[in-house]
Amino acid sequence: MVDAAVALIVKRGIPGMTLKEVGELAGYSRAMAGWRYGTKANLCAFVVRAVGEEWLRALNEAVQHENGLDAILAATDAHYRFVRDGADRTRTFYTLWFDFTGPDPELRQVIANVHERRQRDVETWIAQGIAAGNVRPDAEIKAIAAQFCATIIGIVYQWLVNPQAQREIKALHEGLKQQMSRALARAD
Amino acid sequence: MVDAAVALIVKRGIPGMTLKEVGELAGYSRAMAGWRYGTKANLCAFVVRAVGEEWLRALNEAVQHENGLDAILAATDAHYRFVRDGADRTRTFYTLWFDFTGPDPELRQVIANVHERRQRDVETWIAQGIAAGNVRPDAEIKAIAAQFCATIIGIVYQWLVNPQAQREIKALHEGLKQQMSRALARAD
DNA sequence: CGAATCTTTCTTGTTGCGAACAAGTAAGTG
DNA sequence: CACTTACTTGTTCGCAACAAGAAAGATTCG
Repeated sequence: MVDAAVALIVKRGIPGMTLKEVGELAGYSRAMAGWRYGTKANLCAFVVRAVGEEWLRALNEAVQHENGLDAILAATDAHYRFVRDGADRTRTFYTLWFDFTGPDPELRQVIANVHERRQRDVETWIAQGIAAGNVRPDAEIKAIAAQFCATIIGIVYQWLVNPQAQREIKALHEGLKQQMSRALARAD
Repeated sequence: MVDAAVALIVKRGIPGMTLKEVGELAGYSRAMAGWRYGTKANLCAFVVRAVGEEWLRALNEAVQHENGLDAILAATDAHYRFVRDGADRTRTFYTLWFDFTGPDPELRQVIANVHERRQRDVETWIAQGIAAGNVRPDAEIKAIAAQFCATIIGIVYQWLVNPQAQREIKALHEGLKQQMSRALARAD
């Protein structure tokens, strides 16, 4: 069912993903998806959560026991791979992600949660790096973490608009790594 | 008509903006907006172009004869003011902006153009800064310009999701200025 | 100068489609 | 044999899109 939704969203966008077609593509009747998820928004939220879980697993895998700048660099690389390898699912994830900016407070909460969590992870890495002594001690933790998350979003946006430019997406991830290195490296 | 569309999109999001209500809110009949713009997508594109023009004027005003890092700092400040002062119009502009990531190639082109133009402007400023000697000569023009644009998008996204956090939006703009200073300042 | 036609601007009428819901049916389960 | 679970067909409502008209100028021609 999630696969059907992903396929349709990638192909025709969110308005082009009709509950009718999702049901039929999954081998059921026209009203199946509507019955199981209640509303279209619910189905969308479900898809976001499903792919979000995948991402969290991939992220944990990648970062493991790293901390400080190394953790951030590893996370950035993992994100690039997430975009490159799971193109359809990742694209759907972020397409919905951007769509949830609307006025529906429930959907907004879904992303607000993921977003908050992301940012806290980054803050933790930086703090650990300071404690371990491999990040400059006067780094402004919250500001730098927010900057990191904002740039990731911006990069993803570029990819959504222009999926062909894989080379550029790679370059943007590399640029972000450089930027974080500059911001966190010890002065000595 | 544009005002009516803006008001409805801010209040109820893009799906909540119906052609019927736009027409009626503007003092006409239910089918007026549909007749004048043909399709809903056309009306949206029109709104984006209208607000986009306003932004370009504000940007030119702000940057004037600056170049190099100063131009980028001035543009960042102008962008913050654009968000702060023209909240409704700016919010609608970016809401549509993010929505145009869908598969419709025509709408995609609208933003691709604005985006391209933005990035070229930034590249020009950096190149002028190098020529004038107030930017480090080995700066990677394209990479830094792309990074700048990506971060702006990311900041806007945060604002769309969480409009209350004006303080944070301000901080993100300041952080971006700092980041650009680090990337462009001469080593000496 | 004035009547007839043409054009622009907006209105009401209609169709098709999708979301959402209601009521049913056919499986399995205790 | 009741009872739940998983799914289907049937229906309603709202919106986008289009079609066909009406009203109010503007233009042309006797």
